[in-house]
Amino acid sequence: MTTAPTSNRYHHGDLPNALKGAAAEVIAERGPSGFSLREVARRAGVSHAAPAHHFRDSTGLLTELAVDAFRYLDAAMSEAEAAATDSVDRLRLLGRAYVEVAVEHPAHCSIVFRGDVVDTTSPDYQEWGERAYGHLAAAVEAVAAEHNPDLDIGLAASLCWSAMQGLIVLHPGMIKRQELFCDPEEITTESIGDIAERFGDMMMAGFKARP
Amino acid sequence: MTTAPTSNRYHHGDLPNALKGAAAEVIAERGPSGFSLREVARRAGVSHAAPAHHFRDSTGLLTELAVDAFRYLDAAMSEAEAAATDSVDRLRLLGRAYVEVAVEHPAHCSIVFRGDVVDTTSPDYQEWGERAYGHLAAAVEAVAAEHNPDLDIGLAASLCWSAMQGLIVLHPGMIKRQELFCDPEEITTESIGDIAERFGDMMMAGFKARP
DNA sequence: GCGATAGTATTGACGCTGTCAAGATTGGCT
DNA sequence: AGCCAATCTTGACAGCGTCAATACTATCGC
Repeated sequence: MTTAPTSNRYHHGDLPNALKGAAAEVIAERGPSGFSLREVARRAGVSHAAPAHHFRDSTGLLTELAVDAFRYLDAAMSEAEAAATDSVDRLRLLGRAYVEVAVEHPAHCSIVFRGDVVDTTSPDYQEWGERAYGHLAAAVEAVAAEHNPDLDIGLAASLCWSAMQGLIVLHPGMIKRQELFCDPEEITTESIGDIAERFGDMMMAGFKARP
Repeated sequence: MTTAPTSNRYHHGDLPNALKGAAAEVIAERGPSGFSLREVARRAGVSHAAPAHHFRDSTGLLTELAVDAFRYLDAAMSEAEAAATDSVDRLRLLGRAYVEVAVEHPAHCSIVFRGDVVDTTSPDYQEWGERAYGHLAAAVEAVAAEHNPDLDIGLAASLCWSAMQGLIVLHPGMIKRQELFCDPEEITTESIGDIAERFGDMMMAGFKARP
C-alpha cells in the first residue's frame, strides 16, 4: 500500500508483506499442508531463496501469520466491545467476532495454534495472544460482576475460547453432516456467527446460575 | 499380535498396522507437519514405496488414522456410559473420555479434523464420526429429558463437542500461559480431564436453565 | 508335485521441496 | 566518489511423494 508497484526494480519494495499475503492465499486455497515457501516466492514474483532474508525459514513466516491472526482478533474484539450494549451482549459479540475473524482470515486462523509449524515461544506471539485473551477475560469478568460473583473467571473464559475455537474447526463437518444425515427440510442455513452467538447464550445461562 | 515376528521374511505379515503404528509415532513426536511416508516406511523396516500398496498415498494412510481416532472415541465413550450414575454424570464423563482419548492418542486426534490431509468424504470416516457424535447427542438428549425439554439438543451437543475439541487444541497454550503470566503460587496442576469435567458442569448449568 | 496367478515388496526415476553458501545488484551514508 | 549493508539471485544438496518397472512369494487349480 505504501510503496510503488514493484515493476522491474531489483528491490521489491515491500517483500515481507507481499510474502505474507501470498502465504495466506496459498494456505486458504490448499490448506496448511499445501503451503510451500517456493510457491509463495513464486506468487510474490521473487526467487525461491528471497523469503529467507526476511523470515529465517518457513516457521518464521508462519509465526508472523499467527501473530497477525491475534492482531486481527484484537482489532475485531475492540470493535465488538464498542458496539455492545451491556456485559452479556458484549460477551456474545466477542464470540461472534472471534469466528468471523476465522471466516475472513482462514489461513491465519488455521495455523495460529499449530505448535508444530509456528514458534509459540516468540515474544510477539505471546504478547498478542495474551492481548486477545485479555478482551475475553475482561468481558467474562464484567458478566460475573453483574450476575454471579462466584463465577470462576479463568475457567469461564477458557470455556468460551475453547467453544469458539472448536466451532471453527468443527463447522465444516457440521455442514457436511447436515447434508448427509438430516432431512432436507430441516437443514439450517444459519451462519457460523449466529451459531457463535447461540453458543454464547447457552454458556452464559450457565455462568449466571449459582450453585 | 496375530502374526509372527516378521524376521527376515519377504512378506511383512501385517504391514498396514505396522505402518499405522509408525505413522502415529512420527506424528506424536514431530507433529503432523513432521509426518513423511518415507520416514514411516523406514521405521516399519520396508522400502519407501511399500506403503502405497496398502494406502494409496499419504492421505490414504492419514485417513485411516483419523477413522481410528473415531474408533478410539467410540470405545472410550461406551466405557464412560457404562460407568455413569445418572444423565448429568454421563455427559460429564463423556467429556472427560473425549479429552483423555486425545491424550492417549495425540497423533490420531491432531489430524482427525484436518480436511487438507484427510479424506473426510470417506464412508468409514463419516460412519465412525457419526457414531461418536451419536454418543454425545444421546447423552445430551437424556439430560434434556430430565432437566429441560426445551433444550436444543443439536446445538447443545455441538457446543459440548466444540468445547472439548477446543480444549484439546488450547490446552498446551493454557499451560504455557500459566507459567508466563501467573504467580507461581496460583499455578494449578489440574489435569485436562478435570478441566473437561468442569467445562461440562458449567455448560450443563446452562442446559438446565429455562428461559 | 507343479506351473500360473495374484498379492506383496523393491528399485529407480521424476519433479518438487527447504535450506545453505556464494555471488550479484542496489540504495544510502560518509 | 566510494564503500557498506541490505536485498535479491543462482546453484547446489538431501529429502520428499508418487509412478512405473521389476523381483519375489504364497496359493490355488491341476
